[in-house]
Amino acid sequence: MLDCQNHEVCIESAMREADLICQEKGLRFTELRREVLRLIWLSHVPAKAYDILDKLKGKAWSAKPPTVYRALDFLQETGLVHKLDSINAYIGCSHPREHNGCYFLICTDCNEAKECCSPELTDAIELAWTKNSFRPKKVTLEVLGQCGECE
Amino acid sequence: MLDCQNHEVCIESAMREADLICQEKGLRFTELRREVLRLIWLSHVPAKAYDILDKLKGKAWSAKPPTVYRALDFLQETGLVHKLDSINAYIGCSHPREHNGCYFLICTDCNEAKECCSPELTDAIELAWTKNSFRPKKVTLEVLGQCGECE
DNA sequence: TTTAAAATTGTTATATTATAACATTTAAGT
DNA sequence: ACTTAAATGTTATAATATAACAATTTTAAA
Repeated sequence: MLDCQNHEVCIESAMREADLICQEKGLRFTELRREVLRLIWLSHVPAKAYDILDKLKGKAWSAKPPTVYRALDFLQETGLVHKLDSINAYIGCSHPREHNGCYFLICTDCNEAKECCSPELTDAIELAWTKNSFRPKKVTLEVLGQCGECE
Repeated sequence: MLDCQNHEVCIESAMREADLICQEKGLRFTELRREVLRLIWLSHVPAKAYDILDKLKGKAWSAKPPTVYRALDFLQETGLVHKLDSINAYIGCSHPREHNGCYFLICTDCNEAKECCSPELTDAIELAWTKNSFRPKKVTLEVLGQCGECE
């Protein structure tokens, strides 16, 4: 699915970006949170909470479910991670500074997911619900299907 | 949230439509499935699986989780019910014959949900992912926010 | 620089959502 | 009636997530 050429670079740049964002916002990017984010970025297949938990256990942490869910909460609030509700999994945000009108393509063959943006799309969506006099707080737009590489 | 004027009528028409659709498709709309659909239609607040379970228990059924989930599976396959992934709840489909490019507005105040259609929206969405050479199988589009009545 | 307050993490327990596997019953077609 | 397939019953458990309180660490105030 992915167009990321060198995944090591992909991870490192995401981590560096996260560092900067937390610094700017005065948030504490602790070792635990950092490690959870790194584990999520290890793959473009969205991570399951309990898989992250298992991986943490293999390391220094005394990991229990709340350990992971709290870190996930922090990362979501900070915009560094998104939850994909249609598959109960978590993915690193590819442009955390301006996540806006984005959606996710999730391949049911290779299981990879990709975050996409489309201003036209966003506009059409916005328009649709203002007609319904509805004040949006959070939009979930996820497409399950088959990606180009898997056909 | 809703523009349904008389909810009794709303329920009855949904049930009648479901009857017809199952008949046309040669599907067995059993008492259990019928009752689950009716319980879902009782409110425009999407129903939780275990609440349906509790309500079934108050009736003739020996209800256990699979009782409800199987009925929900049937109703979803038939297009009579949709699952809202962002809130893990189930809602009756308001136009089961041609559900297409629909999305859901979910009010976080009154908890009601409304199914909406917008061809422009659908088109914009379709376009967006064909650019990514992606073959969609299922689209999840849910908007959490505040409805007109709740402001 | 101690100290108080706040944030983070640890820990135990449990809630919520959903499915697997196999037995029994009911309905449909021969 | 008989056979098969579908639906339902039943037991057990998997998968996902949170509540509540304790201990620790960090921050910032005195």
